[in-house]
Amino acid sequence: MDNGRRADDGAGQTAKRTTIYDIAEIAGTSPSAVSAVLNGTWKKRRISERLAERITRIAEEQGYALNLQASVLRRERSNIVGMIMPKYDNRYFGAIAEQFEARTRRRGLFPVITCTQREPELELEAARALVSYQVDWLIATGATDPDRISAFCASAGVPTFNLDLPGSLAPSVVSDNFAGARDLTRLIISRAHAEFGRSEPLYFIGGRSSDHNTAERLRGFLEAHAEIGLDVPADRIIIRGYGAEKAESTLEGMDLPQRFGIFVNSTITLEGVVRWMQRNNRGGESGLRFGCFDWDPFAARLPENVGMAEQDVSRMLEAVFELIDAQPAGNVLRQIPCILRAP
Amino acid sequence: MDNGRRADDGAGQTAKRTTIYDIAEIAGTSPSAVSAVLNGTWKKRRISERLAERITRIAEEQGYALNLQASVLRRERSNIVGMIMPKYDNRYFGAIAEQFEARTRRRGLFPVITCTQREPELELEAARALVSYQVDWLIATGATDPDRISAFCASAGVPTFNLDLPGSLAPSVVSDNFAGARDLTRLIISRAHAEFGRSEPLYFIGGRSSDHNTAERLRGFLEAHAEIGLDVPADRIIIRGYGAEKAESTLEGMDLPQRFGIFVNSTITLEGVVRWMQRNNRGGESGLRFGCFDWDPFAARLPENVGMAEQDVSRMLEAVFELIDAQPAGNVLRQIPCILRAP
DNA sequence: CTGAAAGCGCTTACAG
DNA sequence: CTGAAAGCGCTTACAG
Repeated sequence: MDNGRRADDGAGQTAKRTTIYDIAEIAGTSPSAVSAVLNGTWKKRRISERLAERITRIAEEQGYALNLQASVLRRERSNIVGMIMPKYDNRYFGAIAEQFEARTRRRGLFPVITCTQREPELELEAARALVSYQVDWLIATGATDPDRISAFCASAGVPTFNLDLPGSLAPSVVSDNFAGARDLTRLIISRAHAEFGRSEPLYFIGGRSSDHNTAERLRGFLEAHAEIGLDVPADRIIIRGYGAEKAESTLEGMDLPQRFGIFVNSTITLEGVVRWMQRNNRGGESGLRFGCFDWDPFAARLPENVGMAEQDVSRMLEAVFELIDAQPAGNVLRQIPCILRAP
Repeated sequence: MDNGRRADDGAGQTAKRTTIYDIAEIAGTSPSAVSAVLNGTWKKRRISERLAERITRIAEEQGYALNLQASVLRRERSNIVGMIMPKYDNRYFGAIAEQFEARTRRRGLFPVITCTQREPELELEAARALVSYQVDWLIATGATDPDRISAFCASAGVPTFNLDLPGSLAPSVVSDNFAGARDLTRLIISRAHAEFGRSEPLYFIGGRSSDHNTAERLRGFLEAHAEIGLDVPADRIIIRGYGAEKAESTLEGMDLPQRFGIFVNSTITLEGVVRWMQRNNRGGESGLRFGCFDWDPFAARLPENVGMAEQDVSRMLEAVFELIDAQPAGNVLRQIPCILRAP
């Protein structure tokens, strides 16, 4: 026999964690009764109020904490909702993480989030880890290869949902990227016109050509130009990833007019644009004007900013949980309108 | 007998998850052998390379995923590192979350983060949940009541570490808030002097009077004033929480000079300051100048910004993991210098 | 109103 | 080189 879980309690002693057996012994009852009282099924078992109270009190005194590993192992369901996301440190994904946690808790479920740096290999590894945690559902947010995740999870019996980027093997919730980008483009064009005195095609920077959102946003961007009879030269469309460094170095190598309007595809890309602008002194009164897909409270106040398309995180998450409840067959796609924010 | 874990695989069939027993049966060997091969202890057990390969192949074919709940239940250690944090959606905490995950993974451990909205009750509930997950260590980041968390975890034999805000019952890693604030204050004073043509005491806004970081930063703020013989009137020190709304409404109710310098204690508070500034048209050439404790790439580019004190997240996390390795007795306090960023 | 017992899926000391 | 067996801490159908 081995020792079971032991740990140093910081004072040098060895502490064994309290179990329902310990409590049962102290209370002079059975582990079954303790379990039922502690997990709230005791009314169904018609355990006396007196005993229930005594058990609860002892559990508190002993600093009892349920062993979830044991509990989940035994039960049919874990009540854990897993989420995979690319990054934490921008406002869009940060808000998703925070609201996902709050919403999950409100339903009495447990959130577990894991962040995968937009790397497909890490994504699958993370999915595997979450399946090992026995998550009951998995939400893949902004996944590079959502279908691979869905396929893997399906084979383990775990239903998946896509958020931010859609997939073809599971229900998806995404922003209405087309309309959001079209409206934002219209705004940038009109503001640039007002300031520069003429309507020129905008630049488009950021995103991945393989990714659905970038394609849709580009479509909206082109639509807004077509509406007013503007053609966009191919060299004004710069789609080489979301990263800030890439955006900065690309702009650095280009021959750009003194004044121009630019559609920036994500605040991550915007960081690079702003650095370039600052370094080359291309901002201010007589410099460029930008609009950005995604909202950030400080970027919104930059003098060169003419508008931002905020994704409606709250409604997006609401839609995801509706899908979890509805368990729709096949690959439903729900599109949520963006909120256009002009200064 | 009950059914064991079953789940709908999305196609309407019922799927039972593959276990080591299934694999053992297919491979014509024992569950022990499968377990040993799959968790890498098989060389020690001198299992034949041939069998190991066969088992690995079958596991892959069957889409086997380890049941971590069962594994952790049986083992002495979970290898899970838990982290509690107040919020995700600002750059400082976002960076902590992201780097914590990456570092934890690099060590072959599993990160679990949970976000508690700076509410003491949620913090303890979260600690309880993480203990239930059988975390081997718990890091309390920016906790309102770190000692309560440490005491609770100690009784369950889980060692804790404090990050960002210190506690008295566990080792702590915090920024050198005093020096960071003093240097930032010096910078704001000198920039305000250069622009306004005179040296006036700055305003200080944001934070909690009960919190160690706010106290230290205020001390640095006052020190920088004292150095040059400036007294700060009490009504220039506004410490009523970190929240943006509160900051905005407080400024709204004050009688403020046209031009002034302000020390903003966190980017969260800065959001409120910037909103107030914009709404009342108090920014720009002839308006206020601010410096902010905490860094944000867009806030750094606002024209009214004169500098930011960036907390060195990377070194802070490095220090936390050093403490985890060293297991120091008592309540060590490690202070990490900030990085002063001037535009 | 309550308890004994089986079993969730692993790991590992032990015996060959 | 390999397997049988015990046990981690729970939950729950079953039997009183």
